Amino acid sequence: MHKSLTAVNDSTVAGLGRLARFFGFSEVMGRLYGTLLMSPEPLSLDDLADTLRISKGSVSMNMRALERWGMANEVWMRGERKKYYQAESDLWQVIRNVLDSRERREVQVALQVLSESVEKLQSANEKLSPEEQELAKYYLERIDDLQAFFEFAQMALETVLGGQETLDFESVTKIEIG
Amino acid sequence: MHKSLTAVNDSTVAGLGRLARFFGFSEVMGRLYGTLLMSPEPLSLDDLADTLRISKGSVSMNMRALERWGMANEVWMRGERKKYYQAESDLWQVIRNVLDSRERREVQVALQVLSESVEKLQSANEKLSPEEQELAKYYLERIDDLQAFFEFAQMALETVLGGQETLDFESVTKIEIG
DNA sequence: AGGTACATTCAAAACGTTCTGAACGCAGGG
DNA sequence: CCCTGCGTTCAGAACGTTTTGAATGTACCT
Repeated sequence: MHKSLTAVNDSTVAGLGRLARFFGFSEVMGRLYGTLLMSPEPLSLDDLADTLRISKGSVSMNMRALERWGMANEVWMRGERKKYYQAESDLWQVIRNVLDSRERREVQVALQVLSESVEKLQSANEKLSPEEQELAKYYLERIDDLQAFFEFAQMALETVLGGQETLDFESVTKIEIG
Repeated sequence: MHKSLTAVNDSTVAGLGRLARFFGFSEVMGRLYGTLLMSPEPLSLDDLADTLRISKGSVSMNMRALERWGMANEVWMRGERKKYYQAESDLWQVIRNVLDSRERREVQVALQVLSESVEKLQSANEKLSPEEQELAKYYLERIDDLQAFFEFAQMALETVLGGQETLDFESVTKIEIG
């Protein structure tokens, strides 16, 4: 195969490994995803282990993780006993899967904890000494900032997630904050 | 100190530790930031090491990191030889620092690599066999998707970064994609 | 200059995460 | 009913990251 093709494949796979790390996944997951994405044909576990020079055990576990995240799908090849996988090539779908099942929860938990804190401070207020009341007031200000931040994050997430069913990268022309 | 105050402090510090991890920083950085944020008074390295039960060495290094990220500032206390720190409490400022000096670069590098890949494929095209040309075409499609994704990310970043000087969480009322 | 109080550095240790490879399980074929 | 080919599992190894604490650096005071 011509070296330009190999080079492009390699840098894309490496880049997706980076991206995976960045999003808190293992690098191997990203590389597996990249390898599948750059293959017109579905690949078997052995193909993947071979290409990336990693153990079959690792491929097996990481592929199941990719499947759970909706980043790869199993493909049944008739007459074959092997499992074949292909990458979910709709990147929007991938992003939505991740944002929806991970970031969303994270933000909701944070907001939950923060509002519990507010309640705790308010209901304790009468039992506090004057200095403690001052500190409580200070805490409430800080918590307010944090709440505003997480509410912003929540809104941004829900804009991406909740909106259009088939949101298309190409059609996105502006994001407006005001 | 009343237990409600302690509880709120602890869960906020823990939460900011989580958040830090999430953003790819060390958990200790997040906890240090949280501890400072929840303290009306600036704190010394010893105060911090004491409060979080970690070594002074770790506090020293992590605080310098926080400083570099613009998440904490040194405060000169007259008559004191110790270094005192306070958290940068403008969360927007913190977010902007991080997005600007880290995510931005990340996205730019990715776009750079992708467009180099496109060039490589285009200039190699005439030297490729018919099958290789087909693969190259396939690669270009995949790369196109990735480019669209990173361009979207770039745009989103620049909307947050480039816009208002003093963007205020409270005033953010809508993000529109269309 | 010596002493004190602090901050910083860094090698070694502790720790957590990821990978490997051998063992196992399972299904289909002969 | 055993054999073969494949996928899965998991204990231990390898690896990377973070923490510690002792050594070192630095500034101020007397």
